[in-house]
Amino acid sequence: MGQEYANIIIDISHESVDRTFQYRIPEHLSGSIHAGQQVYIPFGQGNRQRKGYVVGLTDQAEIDENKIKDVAGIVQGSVTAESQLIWLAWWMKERYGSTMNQALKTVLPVKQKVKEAPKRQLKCLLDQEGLLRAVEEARRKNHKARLRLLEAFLLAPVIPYEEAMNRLSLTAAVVKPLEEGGVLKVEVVERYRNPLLEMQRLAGMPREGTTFAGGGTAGNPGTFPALNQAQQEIADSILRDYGEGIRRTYLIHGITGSGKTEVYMELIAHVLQAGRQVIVLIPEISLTWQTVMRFYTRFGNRVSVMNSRMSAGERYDQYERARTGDIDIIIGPRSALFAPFSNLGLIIIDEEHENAYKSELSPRYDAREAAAVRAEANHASLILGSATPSLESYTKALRGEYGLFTMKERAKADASLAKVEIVDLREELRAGNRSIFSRRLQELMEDRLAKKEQIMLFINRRGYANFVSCRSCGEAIKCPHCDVTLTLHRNGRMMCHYCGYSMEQPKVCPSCGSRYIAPFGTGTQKIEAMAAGLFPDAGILRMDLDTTSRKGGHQEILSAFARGEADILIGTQMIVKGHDFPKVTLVGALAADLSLFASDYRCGEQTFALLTQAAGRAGRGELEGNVVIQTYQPDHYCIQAAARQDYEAFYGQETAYRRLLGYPPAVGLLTIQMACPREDVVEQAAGRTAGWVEGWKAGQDRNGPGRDLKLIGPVNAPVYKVNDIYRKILYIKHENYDILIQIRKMAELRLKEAEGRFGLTIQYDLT
DNA sequence: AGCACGCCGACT
DNA sequence: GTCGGCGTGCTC
Repeated sequence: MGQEYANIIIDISHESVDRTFQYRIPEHLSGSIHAGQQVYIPFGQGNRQRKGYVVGLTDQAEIDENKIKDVAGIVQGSVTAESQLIWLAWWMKERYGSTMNQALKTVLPVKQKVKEAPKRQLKCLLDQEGLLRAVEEARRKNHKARLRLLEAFLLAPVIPYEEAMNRLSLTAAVVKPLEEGGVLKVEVVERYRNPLLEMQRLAGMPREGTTFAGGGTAGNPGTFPALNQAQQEIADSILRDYGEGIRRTYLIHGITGSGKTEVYMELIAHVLQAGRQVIVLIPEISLTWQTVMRFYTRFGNRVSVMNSRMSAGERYDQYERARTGDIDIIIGPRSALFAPFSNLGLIIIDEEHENAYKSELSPRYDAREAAAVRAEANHASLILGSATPSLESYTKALRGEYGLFTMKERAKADASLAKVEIVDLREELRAGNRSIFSRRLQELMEDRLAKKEQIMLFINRRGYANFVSCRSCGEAIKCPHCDVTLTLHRNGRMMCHYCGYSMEQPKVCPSCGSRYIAPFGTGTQKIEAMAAGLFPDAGILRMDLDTTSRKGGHQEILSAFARGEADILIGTQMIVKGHDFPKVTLVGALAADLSLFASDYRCGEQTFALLTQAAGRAGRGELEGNVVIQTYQPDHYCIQAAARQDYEAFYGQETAYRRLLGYPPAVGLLTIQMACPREDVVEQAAGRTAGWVEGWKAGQDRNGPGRDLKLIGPVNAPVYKVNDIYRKILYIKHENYDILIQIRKMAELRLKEAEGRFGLTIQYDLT
């Protein structure tokens, strides 16, 4: 296929040219032009040469062929951050099956007006007298636009550029002659929002004594505590590779409290010294004041922090600082991976096993994969760190694809591992204890409250099973728009956590009219109420969707708890992830099974990770810790392994299980989800796609790739109906990844037409 | 962004 | 008439 044309975005940051233009690829350049390539192109009057970025190749002319000009040449020399990112977008489009447009949007920060932080401003150069004379002259000559500006100068000698353009409705045509005439100057101001101050405010920290202006404390490695032997060995080993020019992926498997962060810091310091930049990805949930503070203390204002609650403008600021070289470390959630560093040396992904690294939006990229690709393209190293590595990563590490390091000891000599106990809830019931707290847990809680130590209680899912059901007919009260039961909140209203629908709790059963309806199950609110009943003098904090929906709600609650303002913290998994509370000596997992039987093949992995993390919360200070895991499945391998904090045992069992049932990483899995407000449409689309895949399989050679393909479904999605939209899923398994990519591409082609016709949407996910 | 085009009031 | 300010539209 002859790819004669290149779609190119011009290197001008202005909305009116923020789209692609087509250029012909001349014979002598064909082959050397690819996505991300920076090229020279003639643009505008007089065919002025400008720089542009190739975002895609095509053989289809979208406009009159005669209007298309030739690409003038290739920009030689250093590869810019933009071209790297555009290339990455192209890779994401191929890998995850999105449009180039969507891929570009995720990779390039939105170029939008940043109102709060003007980048340029107009400064008046005239004194008061001269200005008055100029105003008079403009009035006399009836220069209306000029007059508007000069009068504005009377009020303020400096005017933000955007304001001048919008509010005073001026154009460059007005400003330019005035600038040439020496009336004003266009100044560039670098003023960024400071995310540190924002976090300080949210965490309720004092502002005094924590300013970092003026270079910070970076470049003074002598003042930092030395690494212990385990940490030093890992750092040395990776740095030895780095020094020899070896770039690869490493997995650091280190138990909670083993001090992975110190290793990261050591590596970062060296990479910075070599003049290269660093990206640190952390799951949103562990982006705490403490974490951020450690980075600021060590690297000063060379660090920037991003979080997903930042506005587009705030985030744009941070990307901009990365581009201009104002910072060289960026810490943030998965989107921080796209920081436009041009000389990237290291990417770190902490808590590598977290789900948050997979995007839910198209392109549904996996930040770990994308990071590996970016790292390789930038000649950077990639470090994955976790106490409970994902099966995929650990498998690759065992195979030798990744360098593997293990840290089995806690960094602080006096901090020992917590004592973990499993409580069999069936026994409790037999003994007549119907409370959600087992006898052992109650006993320990009393003890800790008496000692003025802190307690964390967690339940795996928000509002889980806190539904209302009828004792006569057994029906639960469901959301009219989704396939889930409504959750009862303490204010007496019933809420749908999928679509937000809410209603008053009914007095009689909507199905049979019985008056015997009652709440069922256990949610965070109910736990709070019961804990308050048992321990009326204890201070209790609850953290769930209700209490954290405000901006910064997380931080406020966690900080309050860290300051000792409560004895007990109750919440969902969010409370056990990545927070350090030295005074917590008891952690209770109230219903460990809840996440064990979710309809996802990864639920065992998630449960293990969750329980292990929870166990890691207790006893991080000098005080010894206890962990109580309450379960109906005390013999389940996930729970057993978590109680012993034995990752290897869990890994062995879980991989065997995946191999047996044919799940990743044993095989590749392509998931096709179809959704439509019309049930008959999804049904038909899913059925036809399944039929087509079967047909493809049958049409293959007897010994060809079709033989090992397995098709499951179509089945209803775990929650079939959400917001009145029906969802069906097709699973396709194959050991060969490339075959699945091929099938996805074929499916895309076939379904493209049907898509959108009745509001049918299709999502692909390849693991 | 940066340039041309064309409208419109002002002045030799 | 024509000069210059200034708003608009377009660039593959």
